[in-house]
Order: sequence, then C-alpha cells, then structure tokens
Amino acid sequence: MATKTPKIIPVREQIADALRSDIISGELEANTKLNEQQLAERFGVSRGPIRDVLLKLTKEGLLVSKNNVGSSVNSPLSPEMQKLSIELRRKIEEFAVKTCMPLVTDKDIEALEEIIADMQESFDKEEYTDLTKSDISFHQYIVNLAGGECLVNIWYPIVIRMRMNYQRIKTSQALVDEHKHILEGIRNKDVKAATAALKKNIK
Amino acid sequence: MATKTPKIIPVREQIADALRSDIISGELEANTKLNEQQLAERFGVSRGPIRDVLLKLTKEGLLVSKNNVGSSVNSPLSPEMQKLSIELRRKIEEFAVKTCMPLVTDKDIEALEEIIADMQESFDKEEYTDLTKSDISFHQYIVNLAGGECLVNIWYPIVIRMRMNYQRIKTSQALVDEHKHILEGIRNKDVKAATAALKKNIK
DNA sequence: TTATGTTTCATTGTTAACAATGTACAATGA
DNA sequence: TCATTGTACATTGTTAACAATGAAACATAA
Repeated sequence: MATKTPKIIPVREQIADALRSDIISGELEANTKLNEQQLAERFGVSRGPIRDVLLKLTKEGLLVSKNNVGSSVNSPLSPEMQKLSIELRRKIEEFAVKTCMPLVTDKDIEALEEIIADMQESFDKEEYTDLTKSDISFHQYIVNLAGGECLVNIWYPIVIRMRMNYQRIKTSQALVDEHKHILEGIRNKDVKAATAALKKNIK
Repeated sequence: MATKTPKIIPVREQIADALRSDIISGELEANTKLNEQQLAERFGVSRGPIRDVLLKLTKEGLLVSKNNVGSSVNSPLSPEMQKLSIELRRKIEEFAVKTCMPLVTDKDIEALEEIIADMQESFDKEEYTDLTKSDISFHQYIVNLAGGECLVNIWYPIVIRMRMNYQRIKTSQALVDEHKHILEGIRNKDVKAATAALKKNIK
C-alpha cells in the first residue's frame, strides 16, 4: 500500500468537531443559543443528526440544554472547578502514562510523532484552534491506549471543558516542546521522566 | 399548597432511568445488544427518543455503540480502572463536601434526610437496585450543590460506571449508616468529619 | 477445503411532516 | 398603570416512511 488511506469520519462526528472548534475557538460565545434548523441548513443535513450532535456536546459539557427550549454554549469553568479539573486530569493521565508503558508499540510512537508534527505546524502557522485539537489528540491517544474508550469517556469531558478557558491564552513554542518531552519519556520507557513532563504540561 | 406537587419527569429521562436500572441491576448483562425497534415498542414511543437515550447512556459509559451496528451493554471496569475511579470520585466528592458547606440550607438538609429515608426503606425491603439509586442520588445532590450541572457532568460517568461492578455485592446496614454520618458532618458544618465519613463510604 | 463474491434480510441512519411547547406581545380588566 | 389572559409565532419534540449499511447464508471457483 503506497498511498496513505484517508481516515473515514462519520458525518455526525465531523459536525461535532466543527461545533467543538467553534466553541473552543471562542467563535461561539458563552450563552449563544444554537438553533437546530439553522445548524441543519449550515451542514446540509436534517435536524435528526444535529440533535444527536447537540446531545453529545451537552454530555461533554460544552453545551447546556433545557427541555423544550434548546441548547446554548456553556460558560467557562470557575477558577475552583478549573483547579479541580487540573488535578483530575493529572491523576488520569499519570495513570495512563504508567499503564500504557508496557503496551506502547513502534506504531504508537510513530502516531504520536505525527501528532506532534501537526502541532508544530499549527503553531508555526499560528492556527491555534488546530493546535488545541492536536494537543487534545496527543493526550487522548495515550489515554485511549491505557484505558480504551472507557477511560476516554471519563477523561474527555474534563479536558474539553478546561479548554474553554484557554481560548485567548497565548501559546508558545514551550507547549509543543512539552509534548516532545512527554513522548521522549514514553519512548525511553521512563515513567518518571514522562510523568514529570506531563505535570509540567497540564496546568 | 397542601398536597405535594409531583415532580414532572420527561419521557426520555424515564426511559433512561429504566435502562440504567436494568443495567445496574444486572438484568441486562454485558454485551447484550439493544435493539432500537424493540425498545421503542417496550416503552411505547418511536425510535427517535430511544436513539437519544442510547446516545446518552453511551456517553455515560453504560453502553458501547458502533456505527451502523448498534449499542450494547458495556463490560464492568477492570480492577485498575475501578481503583482509579475510586480515587477520582473521592477527589471530586471531597471537593464537593468542602465547597458546599457554606451553601447548605435547611431545605438541603431536609432533602438529604429524605433520600436517606428512602435508602433505609429500600434496604429494609431488600430492593437493592432502588437502594443504589438512592445512594447515587445522595451523592449527586451534594455534588450538584457544590458544582452544579457542570460538576455532575464530570462526576456522573465515573460513578455510574463503578456501579456496574457492584451488582452482586451484598449491601449491609453499614452502607446506610455511612450516609447518615456524612449528613451529620454536613449538618454540623464539620468538613473533617464529613470527609472522613465520605472516605469510608467510597470504596 | 478455502477464499471470494452475491443475495437477502434485519437493523441502523436520515429525512420531512406533524404535534407539543415556550416566548413574546397584544388585548383585557381592575 | 399594572397584572392577567389570550393569541401568534418560532422552536423543539415525535413520528413514520425511506435510504444505507452490515451480517449471515449461500453459491461459486481456485
């Protein structure tokens, strides 16, 4: 197989991704009401799939839904909640790094390297929403490796919600480097180093 | 108002509750495939609302869904994941107890007392699924008080998933008493006592 | 026998029409 | 003037029909 097979992404996931980007980027401000009909027209589908996506994002904490009223963009976390989230995230990801160590294959290393390459590219191009996406992907890859869908399910709502607060924080090259360090730790099967790098990154 | 106004519960929540009960009680075993059409007939609605519920329970981690294939009951957590979940739950609920202390009103105390009364009743009647529900309600009430929907969103998938493992564990009067102790700590605004009781209860 | 292709059917995904609900605003009466 | 009731509209909730997909059974050829 010479050509790289493109990944097939279901329609509903693409829509969810687009909306997540809009929210994380700050394009959709807190309390913005989302109209099902309008979204359906925007993405060229009917209201059915849109409702599915809204339900999903609500469960992730990005949206708030009221019965018979609709969904709107959630507010950023309070400072206390943000602090708690950081602690929870660290606990989960430290577990993940520790657990995935014996499972990591060369293919995984490669995949992580590629994500970091994307991250670097997004940073260079100053596309910060994409950078955030790569950031999340990197961590998700590790979490998924360690605990599968099941752990991702717990982890994701914490992370995605935290990201709402980072909208306008300037990102630096240090952020990309931090991930390189984490990967280095994993590559060398050095739990201590990886965990240390992780701690630095999650804040 | 002399008569107590009954709480209105949306159809979809009732269906979700019923399915959650079926799963937690063990009536629906792991890997059981859920058929949308059958569920629709069972609850007397169309497939639309059923799909919503399945999506919700999937996000909660009770179900696993595959594209174009359907949803089935998830497996219990691995021992390592269970251990991690306990730690996460403790972190969240300790935060919740600490945070809610200055917010607790007499009405809240009353509500918690009623939940414990339900719990005791369920225990006496040996209705262990209802007991589990009351158990979750008690903790959820506190978590919600401290962090609102937003914290519940993070907390719930962890707890509900843990519960899948407790299916056949015999519950004792001690379980009910543990909750009474937590409430006592809250009533006395004694964070230390409440936290200690909480630690005992979450395991 | 095994691997590959085809057919059939059950099931999920999607759509568009319809029902129910909430919101905003005007009409009514004190 | 203000509170209350009624009405119209926009929006969400639900349904049933249709389209697309995947799984299993069967047939075919190496």
